[in-house]
Amino acid sequence: MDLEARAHSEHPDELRLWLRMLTCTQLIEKQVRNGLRERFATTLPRFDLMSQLERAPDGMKMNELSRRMMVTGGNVTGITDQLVTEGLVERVDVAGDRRAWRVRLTVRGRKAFIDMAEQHEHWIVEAFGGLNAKEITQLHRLLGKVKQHSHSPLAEAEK
Amino acid sequence: MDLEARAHSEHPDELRLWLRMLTCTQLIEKQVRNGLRERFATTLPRFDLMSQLERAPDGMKMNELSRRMMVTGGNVTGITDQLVTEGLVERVDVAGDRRAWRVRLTVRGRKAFIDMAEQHEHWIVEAFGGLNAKEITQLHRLLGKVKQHSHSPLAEAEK
DNA sequence: ATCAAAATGTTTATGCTTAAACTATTCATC
DNA sequence: GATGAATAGTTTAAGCATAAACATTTTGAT
Repeated sequence: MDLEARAHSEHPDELRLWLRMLTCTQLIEKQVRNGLRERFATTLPRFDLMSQLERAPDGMKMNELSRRMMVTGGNVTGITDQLVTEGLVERVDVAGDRRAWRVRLTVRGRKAFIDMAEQHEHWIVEAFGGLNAKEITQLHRLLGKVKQHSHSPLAEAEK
Repeated sequence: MDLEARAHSEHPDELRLWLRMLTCTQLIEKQVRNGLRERFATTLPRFDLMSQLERAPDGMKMNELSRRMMVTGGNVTGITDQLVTEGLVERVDVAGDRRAWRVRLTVRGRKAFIDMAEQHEHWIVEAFGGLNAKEITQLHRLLGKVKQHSHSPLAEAEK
């Protein structure tokens, strides 16, 4: 009994697909959230933000974090504030632009992230354990088409 | 620039797949949320709850709503409260169990839902417009395996 | 019949997320 | 160099979501 229960025979295949996709995403996400809470006493948004910073040793502007995380700027402000309080990230001045910050991992933050990322990777690999390598590639490819279509501007012309 | 930017070559294929899946889900979900807000001045959780009730003319217990919507009971209480205030659903006594309610759509609620559902279906069909019928079936099948694996209890044995 | 355990739903405290309004700074064009 | 528009980030108000604690009712074992 889950989201899919709401689809029935009269509905188009696309709707059935969407509900299944949502169900899968939520199932996996819940597992990850629980894991992060139980083992690391943290949350998914915090992990996501740190994850974005991992490969940016010089840090990243709030702006860019917002775009990459696909959330609003105000949201990034809040999560960053908390991580700063916890000493896991820091705000650094940007030379030549007094409006902007760069946010970057502290040494402690980087260490903490590496621990979490290893476990996170494990959870994700396990989540897709029902698929073989070929199926994973196939799924990746199909979702690539979905993503590409969703980004194309002509979708806006619809009514 | 989105969630996928965080994956790089050293990461396992599963992680790349997961980030792409999240990206797709979020893109589509955002479109639906915006549509519901702009055209119907409502939200996705409210729509989801009403959607669950559509095929249950006698209503559904909070309990069951919670399971099907994959959210906690407290959450269902809050959303139901709002929909009751708006006159779109109603709480009905359950004969023989004074703890429980049945929640069901009002006449007005059912009408409102039908309007929204038609538009919603359109958005979803459009979202998967980049795939042909065969690809939709394929994607549905692959996600079915993911879902099944996620539900299997042996996944818990992992460390 | 009694009483512990389970089930149903709500409340509370906390955190995430958004849209919109806001402040401060930079840019571009004149 | 002034000034209007754009950009960077924050704040605010509202809604969503959760886990945990709670109150009430039902169930089941004795």
